[in-house]
Amino acid sequence: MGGRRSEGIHMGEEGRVKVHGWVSEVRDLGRIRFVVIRNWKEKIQLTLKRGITPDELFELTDDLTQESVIEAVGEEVAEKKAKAVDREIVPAKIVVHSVAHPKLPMDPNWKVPAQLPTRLDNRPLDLRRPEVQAIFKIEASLIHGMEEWLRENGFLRVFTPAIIGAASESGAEVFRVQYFDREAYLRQDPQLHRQLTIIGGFERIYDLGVNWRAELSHTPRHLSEFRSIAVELAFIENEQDTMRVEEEMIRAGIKRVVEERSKELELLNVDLEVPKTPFPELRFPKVYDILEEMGKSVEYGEDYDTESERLLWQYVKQEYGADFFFVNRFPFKVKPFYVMKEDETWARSVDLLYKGLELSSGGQREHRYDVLVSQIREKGMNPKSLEWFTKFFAYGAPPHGGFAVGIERLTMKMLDLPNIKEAALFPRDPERVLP
RNA sequence: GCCCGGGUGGUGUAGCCCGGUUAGCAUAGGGGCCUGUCGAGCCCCAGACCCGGGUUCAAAUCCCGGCCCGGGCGCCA
Repeated sequence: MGGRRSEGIHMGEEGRVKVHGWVSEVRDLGRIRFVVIRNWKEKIQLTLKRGITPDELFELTDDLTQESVIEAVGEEVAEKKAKAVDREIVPAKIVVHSVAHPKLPMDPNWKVPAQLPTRLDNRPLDLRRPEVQAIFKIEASLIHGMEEWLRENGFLRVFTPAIIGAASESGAEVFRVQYFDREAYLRQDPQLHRQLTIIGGFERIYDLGVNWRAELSHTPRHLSEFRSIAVELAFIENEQDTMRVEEEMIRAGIKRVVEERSKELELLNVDLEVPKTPFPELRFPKVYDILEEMGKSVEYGEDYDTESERLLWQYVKQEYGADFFFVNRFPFKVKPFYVMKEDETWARSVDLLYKGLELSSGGQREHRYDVLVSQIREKGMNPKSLEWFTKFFAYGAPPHGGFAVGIERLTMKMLDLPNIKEAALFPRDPERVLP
């Protein structure tokens, strides 16, 4: 390990280029030596020739190991002979910043692929792989595109709290945290504070942030910590207004990915198309009939399961050629207290599914104080415990709605990744909190 | 949480059913040869059966328990 101190490199003569990176390979042929380095933009080959290159550069690179970090200054070869790299350079000076331990816990050059747990145990080395970096470059473009659309359409970015004093929201298990001398919780969703911000007079907002779920889920599509882009808007007619925002936001995100990440998509072998809007919408109770026709029986008035989600995708794929689709008018009994009812049984509650996986929940919220409190009672909850939230609805609340899209899930499905952990830099699951 | 499958050098695997040579291969590592390699090549070296118990003359292999990992379901986005 350790490194060699140096004064760094200063550009001297004209026509010289300065490069840096992690050593991907040293190929020593005796009187010629190739050092291939990689950084997050390109691969570069340094070519050292005995008799031409100063001997000190050979000495310096004698015990250069894979994944060591170097900088070099040299002459770029105009017509490079090296095939598998972007540039070829004849170095005049090399600085070794850090010599990597010769025995690596995994191979970032992927000659021998490692399994996911090994990769995650050694994530910083895994992240050096161009294929892995591509995922996060794409994810960044996706978020950029979605945020850009939201800003252009009058949405303001806000930050709602991550630590909350009362467990509530969805039915998901919460992480408890010691908050001075009492107990508090990590948010499962920025939902309730988004609504309170709307009541605070901010008519179009979004919160891009972290959510935590303490569920013991062992699946390729769950994380204990995940990020969402959560949107809320006021003065809507009905849930359709939230759906139009959601589909255009997603469309804009994917459009940006397609426009500026073609190289990364190619590297991942993904053929991505910008989805057409509006997305198809399926509604309860018709969903039961569709499932029935596909040989799946779900009891009337009940929620559907994971298999149903995949069957419904198959259905919309056939009928509309779509991968994104909404499911609307869920039974009120399977949704949280704050959703707006359409009638006694069904709610203006909308899920967005992508390739058979739930990406978001949303729809119109109940803004009428009396109705909200009666719905809390209907759910068998104590209105007192939610007073911190509901009382502000008594002082003027506009009709509003929104949704929260899981970012890792969207990335995972967009790139057909086999596991959601691939879409998180340092994923957290029930077993893993390190590194 | 329930069910199923798996744990062999640093990494990735073969062997396990049907118990018995020195546990095979690839890659990374160490040494050597080579002036255009590009998954460089060739020669040599070193390196492993998850833990505990049981069955047996003999266990990587069969049985039991534990730990860890993956998948399906549930929970959930």
